Amino acid sequence: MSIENVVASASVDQPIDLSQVTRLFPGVEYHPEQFPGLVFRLKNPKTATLIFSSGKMVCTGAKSESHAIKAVKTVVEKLRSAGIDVRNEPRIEIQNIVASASLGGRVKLEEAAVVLPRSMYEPEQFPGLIFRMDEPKTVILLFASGKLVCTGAKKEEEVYKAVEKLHGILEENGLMSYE
Amino acid sequence: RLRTWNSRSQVHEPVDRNLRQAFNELDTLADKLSVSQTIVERAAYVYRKALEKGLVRGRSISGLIAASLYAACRALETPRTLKDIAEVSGLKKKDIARCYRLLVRELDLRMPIADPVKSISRIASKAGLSERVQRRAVELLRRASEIRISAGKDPMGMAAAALYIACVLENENKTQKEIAEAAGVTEVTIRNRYKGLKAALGLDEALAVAEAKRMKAK
DNA sequence: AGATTACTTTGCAAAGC
DNA sequence: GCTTTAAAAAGTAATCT
Repeated sequence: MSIENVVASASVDQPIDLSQVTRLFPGVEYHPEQFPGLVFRLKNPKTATLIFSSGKMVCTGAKSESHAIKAVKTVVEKLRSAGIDVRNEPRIEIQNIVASASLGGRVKLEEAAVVLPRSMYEPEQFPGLIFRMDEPKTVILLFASGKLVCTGAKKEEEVYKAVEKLHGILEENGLMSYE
Repeated sequence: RLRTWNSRSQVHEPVDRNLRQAFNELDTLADKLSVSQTIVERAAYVYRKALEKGLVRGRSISGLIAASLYAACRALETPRTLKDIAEVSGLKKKDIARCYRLLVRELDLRMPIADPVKSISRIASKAGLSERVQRRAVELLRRASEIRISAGKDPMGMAAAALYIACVLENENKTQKEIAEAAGVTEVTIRNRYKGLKAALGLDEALAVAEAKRMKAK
């Protein structure tokens, strides 16, 4: 199983002059008519951080919680070394974790769609079955190959629990076939 | 068609105003799609439920009506695709699909899984295919569902490929392009499903012989 | 007929229309 | 509701060689 993307929100509780950031960093993207956030890309960790004039930020693309935190801190350091006084350390919160995994066998998708409550399977619209799990509160996109995408978790632990729980449900109902 | 429902509505309630506009749009779409009165009534029922649950607030009536009609077609297993409804409504397929998923989620609609077999006769009549070819295609699809090779694939793509294979096996000369157009999928999709069905159903020899015969005739 | 690129779905925050 | 960002799954589609 691997974590593919982590979304984190952050705030330095202090306004930031985005025009100044644009002047100091020629590589950033900022089109206020289109979107109020400035896009600040980092090579490592490879991420994209949206910076708003309120001092709030959104970091996406990290491969782990720690990488997301490291990325936000790096962005703040870069702003400081370029001459922008950012007094506070950023308050960082993980908002969403996207992971992919494989159950190791094929899934009987049509049968699973009948058995799993609150699931949607519409192959005309998307090849995966969409399963909304209550606890942990996550959404899993399940494919016939046994591979899946889990999203909506705020802790890495929730991803493991959700995937194990789904695997258990599928096993109990004879919806898996190995080899 | 829904005149009776409309006349039953009282002018003063805004809910009735909404319903009248909605049902007028529903009638227009239903006529263009040539669906039965039963479908229209089911769609109207779904839309009323959506209104009661407040799902119409802040959303376009047209999108929800189109989605209700699609839901009714799906519920009664009448083959109409999102693409069909997008064409007659002038709305984007993506928007109708989003409204449809909202309806299914919020109203807890239990939808039957889309069955490619139900689309066979509609595609066949558009492409002008024989009854024999249709029966062959249905049998191929039945075998395909038993071994679960249809999982995750577009039902229309499966149906179109099954019809194409049936044409080859029954020596009915129809091109992939003609069947692709009738089904609303691309030739590439038919080719991909063709490969999958051929391999999974062990049709290699039968198709090789039939294809050779086809080349000779041409 | 491939190969490539792009789009479908899911989750989430940010500020403003 | 929309706008932007990121990433995976597997399917379909458009375009180019």
